[in-house]
Amino acid sequence: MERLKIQNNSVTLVDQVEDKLLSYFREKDLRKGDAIPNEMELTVSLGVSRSVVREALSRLKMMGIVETRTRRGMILSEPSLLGGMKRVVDPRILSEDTLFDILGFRIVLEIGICSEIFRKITPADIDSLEEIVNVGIMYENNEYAPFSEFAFHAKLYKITGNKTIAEFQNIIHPVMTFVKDKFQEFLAPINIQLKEEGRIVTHQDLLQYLKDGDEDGYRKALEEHFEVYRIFVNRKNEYNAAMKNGKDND
Amino acid sequence: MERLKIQNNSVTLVDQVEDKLLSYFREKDLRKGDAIPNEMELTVSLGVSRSVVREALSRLKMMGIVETRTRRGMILSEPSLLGGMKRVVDPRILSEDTLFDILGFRIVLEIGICSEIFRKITPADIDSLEEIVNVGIMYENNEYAPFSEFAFHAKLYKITGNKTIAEFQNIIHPVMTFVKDKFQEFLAPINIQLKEEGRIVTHQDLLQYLKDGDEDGYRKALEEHFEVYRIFVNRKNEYNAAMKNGKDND
DNA sequence: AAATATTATTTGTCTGACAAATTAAATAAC
DNA sequence: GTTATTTAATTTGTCAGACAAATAATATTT
Repeated sequence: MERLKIQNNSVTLVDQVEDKLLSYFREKDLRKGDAIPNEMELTVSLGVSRSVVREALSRLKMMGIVETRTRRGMILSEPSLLGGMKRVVDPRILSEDTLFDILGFRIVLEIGICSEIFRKITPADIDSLEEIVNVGIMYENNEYAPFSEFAFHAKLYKITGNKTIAEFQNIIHPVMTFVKDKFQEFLAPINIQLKEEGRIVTHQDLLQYLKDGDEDGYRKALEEHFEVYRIFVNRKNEYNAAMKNGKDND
Repeated sequence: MERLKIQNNSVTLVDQVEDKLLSYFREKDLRKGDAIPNEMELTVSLGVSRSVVREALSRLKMMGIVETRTRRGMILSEPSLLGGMKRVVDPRILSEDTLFDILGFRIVLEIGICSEIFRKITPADIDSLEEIVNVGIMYENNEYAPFSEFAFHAKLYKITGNKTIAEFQNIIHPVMTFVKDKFQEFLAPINIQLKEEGRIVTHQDLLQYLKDGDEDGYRKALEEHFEVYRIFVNRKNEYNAAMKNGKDND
């Protein structure tokens, strides 16, 4: 009874309850592991039906904010910062703009961790990287076997000791392979061009800078290592603009 | 009828349906704006009850993957990469470790965009930053009025032109203010110490490097600007370790 | 032919029910 | 009296059916 009719503008009861639950957790200063009221209690105290409460809870469960053990009730758990991203990062449902943003994000991140790497890298890390580089066959023109490509950069992120950054790298990795695959025709000529100009920076080159402890050299080399993507994004944007002008209505 | 009893290990029907829906969208190669079957059709074709379908859909709605207009049915929409993060980034429910990871993430990001900034910055951007710096009163010891602090760094992210990075900055901003607030007692003495050593880098200093086009100088200054947080995290970790040894059972 | 009224469809919400699991309590066995 | 077994109670997970509200599609009236 007393059905709320506030849902004028697509703000549903479920949305409201989701908010209210989060506010409630904050208000009560509940921490990880603390129990929260069961569904019936929430139903009563929020004045909505169980299905609405369940839908809202379902969302929070997906995000890893609440956890439920049958019969023992529900508890708060610590959500993974990036957990929600996992489901969304499907290159097929992301727009080209966002894909390129992610590409840029990744490059920025890897350049940003330079100083952190040089601060924390150990001889064991160097050995580990060396091994990865050795088993990694470079196919041709700046393209590595997918595994070694991933392993090399993943190792770099790991050296920082920042789990969130490492996890982020894991999540956006599918985007990288998707872009490489889908835009092969754009990337290949750029790599050839860079090769002709002698501007290809290999993993081996990067490793050498790490061995030498040459941070500035490493950073510059890394920028060059990613140059192919910078050129690609610029070229693709020009290409898209040209296509748009060509057939104006699409 | 024929209730699936596969939910042995806390994998509920809703979880399965959520997965199936995402697979279905991929399989059918549905894009942004495409219509998806209505609830009853999904109910029938998935062989589950409407409530299960609704809970799964509710999750996808929250993530911005599907959108619903009453009566017109549901359509696929492009999710924001970071949309899911917004709900999770409540400093109160994140562990200290994750908070520090985010702190590190932010620093890495801001250092990583250096070269991008110098590549794209315009005289208008300089003017804009100058204005922000001028209205920004530095309280004392490396601490700015919250607004100018945010505005200055937000502007830097904006210059990159990468919307995803800018959005990310927006989302983690609450974490920054929370950390500053909560760990005031740890941060204050560090800032005082840095000041005595003449190592405080102000926004004004950073701006000068931008004006001069001195990228390396800017990067080094920025690292110094964030030094307080590096020292803080190290010191806090030592403190926590000491506390843990002090009273072993907690 | 245009404006209005009706109908049908679809999401949002409510209510009530049962299953499964598991903890808590009660009973039986030693 | 203590331990093992059985029973009961609780809570989440799922199903089923109903109605409201909004709106697109259709039919009706002017």
